[in-house]
Amino acid sequence: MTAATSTRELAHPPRTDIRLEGVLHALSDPIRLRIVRELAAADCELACSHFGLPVAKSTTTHHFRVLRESGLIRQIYRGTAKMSGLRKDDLDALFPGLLDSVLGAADAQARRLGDG
Amino acid sequence: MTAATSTRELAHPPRTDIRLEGVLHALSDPIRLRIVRELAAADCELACSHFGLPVAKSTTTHHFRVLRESGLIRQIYRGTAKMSGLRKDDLDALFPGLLDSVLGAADAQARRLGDG
DNA sequence: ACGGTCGTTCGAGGGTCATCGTAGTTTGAC
DNA sequence: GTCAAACTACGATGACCCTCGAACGACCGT
Repeated sequence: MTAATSTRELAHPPRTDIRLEGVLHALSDPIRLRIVRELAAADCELACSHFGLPVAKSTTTHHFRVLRESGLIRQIYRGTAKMSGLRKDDLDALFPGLLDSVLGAADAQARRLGDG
Repeated sequence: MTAATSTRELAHPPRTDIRLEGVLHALSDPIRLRIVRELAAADCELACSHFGLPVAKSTTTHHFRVLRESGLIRQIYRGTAKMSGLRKDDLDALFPGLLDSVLGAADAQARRLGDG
């Protein structure tokens, strides 16, 4: 309210704090996996509201926070929107090939179960 | 006891029932990830008791069941011992490269955190 | 038959998690 | 200044999960 100022900063774990177990747990929820897939497909930052998730807004906030705190995504405020993007650089450096494998597996499963 | 006989059968999900979310969830627990890593390193079937896990026996049973029901491992009784082995064939067919990526990531993290 | 080893089952406790509704905050536009 | 839009914070609820101890069942020796 006073000077402190227009920067609403969000806490992100540094690269060295990202833990494999946390990443896997974050990806093990269907809604979060879907978010990550759309983020990877878009290959740019997306606003939370453009995902059309089948849950309440407060639940959406929760899932994005889990993704951010596990190190999977980076988030910044741009006006009233909160933009999210994959931390592909950090993840590839820590766990080479992991993200692509999971995304490929998700695609394969979606194809197999007959659903985009 | 009678004729029925030495077959104590264990229920395994068929390949087509294995779900990526379930696999990732199973791998997101430190103890289960450790089991999978040792299984991959051994490249053969191992008895539950040869893992020296830092939990009670009933907890060990629980973790092996989660791994089996998620489709990650195959288990058979051999005498009093229960042997476990990775379902590498099924996993590679469903999710090519996923298992190797996760194992590689686990190795990288173990190396980085200074621990075998 | 007996004892020991290996693993299971059951119930319970404690924790985390996904979900929601409501109320509130920040921001951009009029 | 006011208003709507985007997101957050808070409390609550119900589910799931990791853990354990104690009692039981299956198997292999002797």
